[in-house]
Amino acid sequence: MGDGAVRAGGPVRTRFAPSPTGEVHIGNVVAVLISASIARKHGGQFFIRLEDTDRSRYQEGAEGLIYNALSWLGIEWDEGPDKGGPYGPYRQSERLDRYRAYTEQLLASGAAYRCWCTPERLDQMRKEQQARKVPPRYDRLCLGKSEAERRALPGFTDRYTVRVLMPTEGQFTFTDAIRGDITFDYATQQDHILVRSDGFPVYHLAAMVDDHDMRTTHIVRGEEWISTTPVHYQVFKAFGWDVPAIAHSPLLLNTDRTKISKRKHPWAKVEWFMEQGFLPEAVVNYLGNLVAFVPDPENPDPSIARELFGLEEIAKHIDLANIGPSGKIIDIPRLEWLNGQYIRRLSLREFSRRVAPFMRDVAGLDQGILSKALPLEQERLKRLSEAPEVLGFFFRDEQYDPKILIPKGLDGQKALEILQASRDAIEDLATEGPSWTAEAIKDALWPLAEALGVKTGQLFGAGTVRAAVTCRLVGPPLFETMEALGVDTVRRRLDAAIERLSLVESAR
RNA sequence: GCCCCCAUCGUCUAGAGGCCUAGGACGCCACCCUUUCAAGGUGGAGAUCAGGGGUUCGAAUCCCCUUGGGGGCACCA
Repeated sequence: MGDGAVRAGGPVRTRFAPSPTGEVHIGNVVAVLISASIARKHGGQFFIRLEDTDRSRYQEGAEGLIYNALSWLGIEWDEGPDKGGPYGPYRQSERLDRYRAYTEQLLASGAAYRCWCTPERLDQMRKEQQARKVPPRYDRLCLGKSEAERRALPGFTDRYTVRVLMPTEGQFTFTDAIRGDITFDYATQQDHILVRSDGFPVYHLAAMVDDHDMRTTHIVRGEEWISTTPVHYQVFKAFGWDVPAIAHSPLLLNTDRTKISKRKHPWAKVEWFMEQGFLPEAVVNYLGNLVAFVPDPENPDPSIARELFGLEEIAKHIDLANIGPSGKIIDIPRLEWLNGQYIRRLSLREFSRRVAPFMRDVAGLDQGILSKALPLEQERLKRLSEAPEVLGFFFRDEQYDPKILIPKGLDGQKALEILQASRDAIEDLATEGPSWTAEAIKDALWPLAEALGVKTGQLFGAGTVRAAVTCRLVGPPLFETMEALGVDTVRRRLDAAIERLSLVESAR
């Protein structure tokens, strides 16, 4: 219910029809999520079709990026160029003969006509219309003329295009499955080009023909398509076909409410989210929040939302009529929060597997240390990409200002005293034998607080031992960290700290 | 300029005429827990439902206008 008019009989069929021009825009993922979820909700099919009729924009490898993005997100497709299906081929470049036949049909019925105008003439016409502040539209110079008749007039080329004949009067209304009725005056519409002069169809023809042939029941696409919907309906009408339900999904916006563009904004690409160490679960959950409301099953109050959910819940609760049509500002802090939630829920094994790609270039990486360090950092990460920076000190000594060795409320001399006492305790522990465990380290260091008359916070918090051992002020729990680092590194770093701090102190 | 879409806390969202002195989440603030940082727990600030008119006994919810934001105006999708 609420998902628009579904054609009688036949399964619900939705699709993702991207143009293979590069990376996948995150805004497309919203439409994909809606499409795939609607199909799943109704037990139908979701398929991929490549809109590759513009050879000049085609990019090698883009097809793989599309499959990769969907796979990463965990969205499965039933049919596509890669796996075939009953309505293939699923690449428009392989369907050219069909478009040709359909074009002939349109030409024969008079629903479309040839246009021999040069691009220059069209360009000039547009400029004049803009200057006169009237809606730019084709003046129909070629309508009803034979090639010979048209040739006699200026701005002629024999490489013709094909235009759809639009009504010129009255209004056009269609029901958007998300937004409701949308109305246009035909007077503001123009005869769009359906077939380019190189014989290739444009989206307006190819996509509609394919959606009919492939039995698409719901066309879900971005808001930027609203204004060309009258053309698309006209194409369906010209063939006498039923029109699928059409839904225009909300746009994703930057913080300043402008449209996210692949050129200017790195986060426009799905690939950016991968590189930044966002889990696909978090991305799906975040975007899912924009297209479906999932109530908390634990809570009797239906207005309380469930925060963590996946594809299954989205499919269960999605309803086109209830999708908010307004543009959505992308809220990275919320995504990060979700990401943290999912990172913490990963098994250690899975967590290790997922951070591994981010750790590749870490200098001095040691698998033994890493396996001990990872569990300490898992609950602290918002993005997997933070791992190399946050774990860096485990694998190499880092430069730091000796001032960080002095904790709040104490002076350099006291800090030196603490470090020396800790160093001695560590030495004792090391000579005792094979007891280098967090527990043993704690037992050895803990009594020092009382003995030295300082708080445990001053001893193990920001400063002294922590700073010496990790070269930083913040990090995971100290004793576990020391265990992971190993006794040699701890000794070496304590020695270095003592030496440096003494130098500073004696210089005063 | 023309056409179209949109409008509830900073952000996402619940709300389909009375249950709303508007609920939740992120973020923010405070406190608790605590060896730092997180995580977790508790509490708080934060929205005269963009503004103005209607309709109605009653409007965040319906209608109109204004304002603001966005999208489109290609032989790209």
